[in-house]
Amino acid sequence: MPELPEIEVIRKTLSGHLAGLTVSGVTILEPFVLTAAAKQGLTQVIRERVLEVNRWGKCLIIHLSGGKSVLIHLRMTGRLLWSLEEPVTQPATHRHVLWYFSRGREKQGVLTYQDVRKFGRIDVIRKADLKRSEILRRFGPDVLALTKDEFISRLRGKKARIKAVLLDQQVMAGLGNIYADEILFDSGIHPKTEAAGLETGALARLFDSARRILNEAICQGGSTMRDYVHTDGVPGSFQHAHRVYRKTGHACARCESVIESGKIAGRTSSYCPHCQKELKAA
DNA sequence: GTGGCCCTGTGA
DNA sequence: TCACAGGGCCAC
Repeated sequence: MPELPEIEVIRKTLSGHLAGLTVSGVTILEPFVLTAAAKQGLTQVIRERVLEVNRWGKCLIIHLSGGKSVLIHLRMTGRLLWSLEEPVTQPATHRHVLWYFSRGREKQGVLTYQDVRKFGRIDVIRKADLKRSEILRRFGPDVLALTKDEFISRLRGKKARIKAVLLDQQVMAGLGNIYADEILFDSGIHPKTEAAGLETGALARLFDSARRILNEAICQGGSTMRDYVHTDGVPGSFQHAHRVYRKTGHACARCESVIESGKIAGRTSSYCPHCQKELKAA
């Protein structure tokens, strides 16, 4: 469900809540969402202190004082919710893991991992081995960490259609279906265009659109379609700024053509047939 | 490359 | 009842 902007918003709020706190307990209700390493290691981080909360693509990484890190990928419907008390009173469906945090002996709150579809994954690994994690091992660099030149060189010459390339986390990590469509619209590139056919100018435009849209979405708290909420339960508002995602049949905000859609790389892609021209290789 | 699969819920 | 959903992996 959540893509880079939503994960970044969660990272920021989580960082504010957890930095400096100590893990005082862990309750595992549904081991299905844990990697083999996490089944062993998740309860071994008790008494460790949170140093930092990072993000790599759509993966959250909580670094702990003992040298281990907890990695959380929410996939489609995962949620991380922070509450001051054990959340027994609220509807408690699909809760899979609970972490209890304290400062000294004083209880500070509970972090709950909730996931309707159970596609999400939680891993525990030594920080030094992070890149070997089941979750991260195939990830390329984070899209917001790339310079324009790096971004261009990673896309240049790829045979696949640009939409598929943007969704490929090995090429760069962080983009998903919503933002890939919005970024392609913003840069006027048709999702079916072969990446190799895009000239440097078009790739540079794509880079600028990506940074602008991702940063704007972060500022607006991300996009809430149905499941996503912040760690504090607040929805995002960037969905109101969507131009093509799930706008099939609507008028394009720029030219009033009818937004079309089709399957690319197994995902529904929406685009404006007039604003987004399919560029052929020269 | 595409399609199926992992899951559950929702809306047409 | 069926298609589809912010993801990603695996086999063909």
